[in-house]
Amino acid sequence: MNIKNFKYDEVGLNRFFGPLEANIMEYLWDKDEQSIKAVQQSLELDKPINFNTVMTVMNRLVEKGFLEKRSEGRLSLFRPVQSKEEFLEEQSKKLTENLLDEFGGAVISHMLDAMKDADQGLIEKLEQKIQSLKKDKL
Amino acid sequence: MNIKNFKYDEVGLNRFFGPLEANIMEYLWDKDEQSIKAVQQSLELDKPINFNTVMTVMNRLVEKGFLEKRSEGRLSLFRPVQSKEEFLEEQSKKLTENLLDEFGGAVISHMLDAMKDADQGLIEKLEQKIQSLKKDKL
DNA sequence: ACCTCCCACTACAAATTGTAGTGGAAATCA
DNA sequence: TGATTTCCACTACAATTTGTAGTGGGAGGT
Repeated sequence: MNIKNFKYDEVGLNRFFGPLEANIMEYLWDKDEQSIKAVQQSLELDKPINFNTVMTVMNRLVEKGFLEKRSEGRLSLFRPVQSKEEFLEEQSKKLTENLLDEFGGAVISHMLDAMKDADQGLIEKLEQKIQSLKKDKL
Repeated sequence: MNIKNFKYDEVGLNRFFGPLEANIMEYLWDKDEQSIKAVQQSLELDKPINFNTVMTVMNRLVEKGFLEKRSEGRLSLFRPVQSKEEFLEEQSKKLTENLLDEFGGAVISHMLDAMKDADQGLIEKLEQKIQSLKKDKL
């Protein structure tokens, strides 16, 4: 259940997974528990994809701890161990901590630089967070 | 010259490079322009390492744009394209931007959480930075 | 002419991810 | 019941990345 890499040049789930893996996770996060067939058929709508290919990758996602597998008779059902929200929360937290550990203050500066052109709301939020932090400190 | 992955479970340069690559970059950042032989001999102090192995990896670092190669007669000299500081600055910036793009406000929260136990001064600094940002916005 | 040093070229191995064939066992159908 | 379809396990292969190293050629010294 441990992501190893954060990919600079991808977006969304593709930053954490391979493209097929990402599509599978996305689908299961949307639909919860599903059979291989259901996943394959859904992916098939986009482009042809072999049943066995989907099965292999889903089983690998089980091995890696991202999916849970359950047998219902001869049918195998798969579902995500975490919700998408939990997953993204965990990853963003780990990455933030990693970044702060590794680069400390530089990250803060970069963050503020990036925010300057961006979201006013974010700055407000940040300010409030800081206020509550300061209260906690007292 | 583009790093692809940021590795969660490594530290320092090993987050961006393979272990041998990282050792080579580290050495060249310390010693600037050097021959393969020099690099190999230095790495050899730690553990046996084949000359050709070092050469191959150094040439790959050139292909990837992290090193520059220069010929002096029959000798090849290698040196980093960026300073270590420039490199780390660029990476931490890219990562921070990526993170903010991808996760927005969640990153801020995580960052403040992580900082809570840490530096009070940092929080002050952050607050001031925010104040000046807010003024700029008006 | 020989030997040594340096490099180019080539190849292989492990890991990761996508791909898909073969075959077996279970369910369905004729 | 026998044939066919469905689903899965097992296996294998390809490309990529990174580390590893052999072979051989050319340049320079002795």
